[in-house]
Amino acid sequence: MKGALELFARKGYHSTKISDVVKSAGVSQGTFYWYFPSKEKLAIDLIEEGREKLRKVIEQGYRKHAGTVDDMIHSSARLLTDLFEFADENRYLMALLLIKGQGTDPPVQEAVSQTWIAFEEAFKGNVARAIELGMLPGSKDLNIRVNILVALFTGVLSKWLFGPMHDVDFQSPYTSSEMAEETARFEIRGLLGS
Amino acid sequence: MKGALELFARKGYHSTKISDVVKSAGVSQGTFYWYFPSKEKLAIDLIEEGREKLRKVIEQGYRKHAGTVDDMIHSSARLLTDLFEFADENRYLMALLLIKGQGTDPPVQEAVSQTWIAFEEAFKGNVARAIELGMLPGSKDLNIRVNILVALFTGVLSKWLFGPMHDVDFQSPYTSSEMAEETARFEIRGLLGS
Amino acid sequence: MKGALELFARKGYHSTKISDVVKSAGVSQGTFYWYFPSKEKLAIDLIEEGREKLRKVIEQGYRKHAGTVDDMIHSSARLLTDLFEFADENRYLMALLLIKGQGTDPPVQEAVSQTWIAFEEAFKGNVARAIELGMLPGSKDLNIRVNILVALFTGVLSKWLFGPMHDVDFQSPYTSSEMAEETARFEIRGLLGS
Amino acid sequence: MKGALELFARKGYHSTKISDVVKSAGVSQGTFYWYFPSKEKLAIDLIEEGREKLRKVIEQGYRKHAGTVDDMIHSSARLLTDLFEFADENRYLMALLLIKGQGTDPPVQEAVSQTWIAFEEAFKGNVARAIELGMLPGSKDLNIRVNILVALFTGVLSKWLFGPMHDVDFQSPYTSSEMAEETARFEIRGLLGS
DNA sequence: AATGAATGAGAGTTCATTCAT
DNA sequence: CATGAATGAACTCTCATTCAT
Repeated sequence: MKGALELFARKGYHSTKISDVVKSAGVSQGTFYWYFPSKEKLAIDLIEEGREKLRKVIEQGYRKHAGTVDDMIHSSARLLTDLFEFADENRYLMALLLIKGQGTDPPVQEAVSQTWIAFEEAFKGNVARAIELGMLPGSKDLNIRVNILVALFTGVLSKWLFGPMHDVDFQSPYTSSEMAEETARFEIRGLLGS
Repeated sequence: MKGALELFARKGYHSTKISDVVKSAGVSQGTFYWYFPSKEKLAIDLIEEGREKLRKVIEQGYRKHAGTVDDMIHSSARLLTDLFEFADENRYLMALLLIKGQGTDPPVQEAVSQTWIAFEEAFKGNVARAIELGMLPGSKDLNIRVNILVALFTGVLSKWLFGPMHDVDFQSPYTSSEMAEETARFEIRGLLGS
Repeated sequence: MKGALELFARKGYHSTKISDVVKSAGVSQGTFYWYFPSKEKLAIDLIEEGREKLRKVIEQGYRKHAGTVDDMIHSSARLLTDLFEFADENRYLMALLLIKGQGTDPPVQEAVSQTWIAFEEAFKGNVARAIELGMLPGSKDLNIRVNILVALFTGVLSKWLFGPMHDVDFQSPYTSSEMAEETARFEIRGLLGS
Repeated sequence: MKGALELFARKGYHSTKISDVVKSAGVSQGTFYWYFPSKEKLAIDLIEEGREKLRKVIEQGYRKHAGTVDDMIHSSARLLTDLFEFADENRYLMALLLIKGQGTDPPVQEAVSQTWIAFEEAFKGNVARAIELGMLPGSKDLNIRVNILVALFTGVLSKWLFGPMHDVDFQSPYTSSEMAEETARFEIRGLLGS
């Protein structure tokens, strides 16, 4: 049922019919229900599978040593490049998580939301570590910082992957590392940073 | 058909039935089709109406004079506060634009996408003006900067309005101006800015 | 949806498809769901409607005066004749209540069972009245008597209506009043009665 | 496939799935179809097996000598006690025969009906013998008498076993012999009998 | 003998849309 | 302008049966 992810990504959850899914898999409708109890469960399974893969990517970016501002930018850019490359290789998953997962039924939406909560948690670990190492100013409120950070990353990622029209086949003029560097510079120095 | 916006925002496009819409409006099913040719057109009308209102808010923020870095932060914070307040007063519209508009049929999605393109255009004007006034370093690529900026704003806005679970009734612990200031500081100075 | 009763009676609940029902009614499948929320509710409605009609027949038989044994037999025979004639005129209803209502889903079965409980209650009133008038020996246990009585009546009714093979179109060689009289004599005097 | 009888009795024929049957038997779906050509045949086999056991119980009651009225009552009560006890020990079979076998497909119903025809035939032998012995008044119509008798017995049996709600686990407050005696007295003397 | 994955016809139900009044 | 009954195509899901192994 691998093709299902592409179908969900392209047509959305509701517009993807079980008949489309089984056609793409080359099996009969009945066979689908031998493997999955429902369409909903299929979507949730795909999302949860993707959640674990995504989590791993971010956790690899865990910061180990202190360094200069440029070190920070490069370190962040490296993590973002990994993330962008993973996302590019898993466009259908990302389309479901970033875009199409929304107009679905509550249990599927919940699975999507939990994925972003997990994503944010993984980042919170990274930022807390950076503060601990004295690389970032301690803030009275870590959460709001991470909120903003994650909003920045997912927003940029979404635009880079799918463009302004949310086109699954969109190709950004920027490479993943160009985009990652620009984003990391913005992240660390804001609009003013050269 | 004002209640329809709330229904779309709460239940999503596909889960909102025409029967729900007419019940909330107190008219008959037949009457709906006297005013609207289809469910799709209703959604698109609502989105386009909101698009104009949203555009006006951003255009009011058009920057007029140069100033210090703190002036820039305050100026940006003021615009963001306006935006956040408008969004808070139009939660159902924003839910449709930021979240629920996604998993729908192509023509509705197109209307949503066009709204964000208009939003980005309006911001691009603001940033270009700031560069013109010498407040921001000219960049080889204005688009990428604005892309990142808009990704930041819409991402922060979405989290502030609806929280991690995309709950239409979510109430952030931060006021609109707190959130706007924190975002503006991040925007101008990045994570390093005090 | 009057034809539905006949369909249920002839084919049984599960073998009667909504498509059969709407064909017999000359409407579209969608129209069915305008009038009934489900197939189950249709069956329950038909049963409950029949329950009330059946109850009325029995309650008309309420005994008013005392009399001889032959009076009792005639009085009982009159009630049974009414019952048998009603049943004959409502064969499809009776088939559903006596036979086909069994192999259905719990809520439908419950509706059938409640009908027979109501039937028994109505008879209990009649027997209690006869004891009160001194026509029947008071019994330590009215319930068991009425149980046996109702078992006798429904059993005889079922055989007379549908024969040994439960054929909805069965025609007994006995008229309703012949059958009623024989049953009433058995009821009052048992096998020994002449 | 012994558990199948219980499943049919509890859930009815249509609601009992082959997957339920094989689960209860601890074999695979494929194995079922090695032993039985169809679900229908399984049900019919179970019914026909039960039919023979039931027939034996009644034939044991074959009356041998003449006697007083009280002898007749006791003799009949003894047979009924045997019947009730057999039924109690074979509740699932009786549930299928008396209740759940009804709303099924024609071939299964036919098997059930044939069982009751056999049951009636066996009783007819008993009654004819009693008339022959001068214990019962000869009747112009033996059939109608036996009809009524069998209706009485099966109706009483059904209520005693399963109660008004057709509950397979129902427990009557009366013992089998109490119920048998009361029924036999009614059979011989009717409501008037002391 | 036995498995369990695979099948496909068909079930009940939904719902945007239409239309006679 | 307004109604609400009527439509029918399409959907998800079920399950007795089959079949390669």
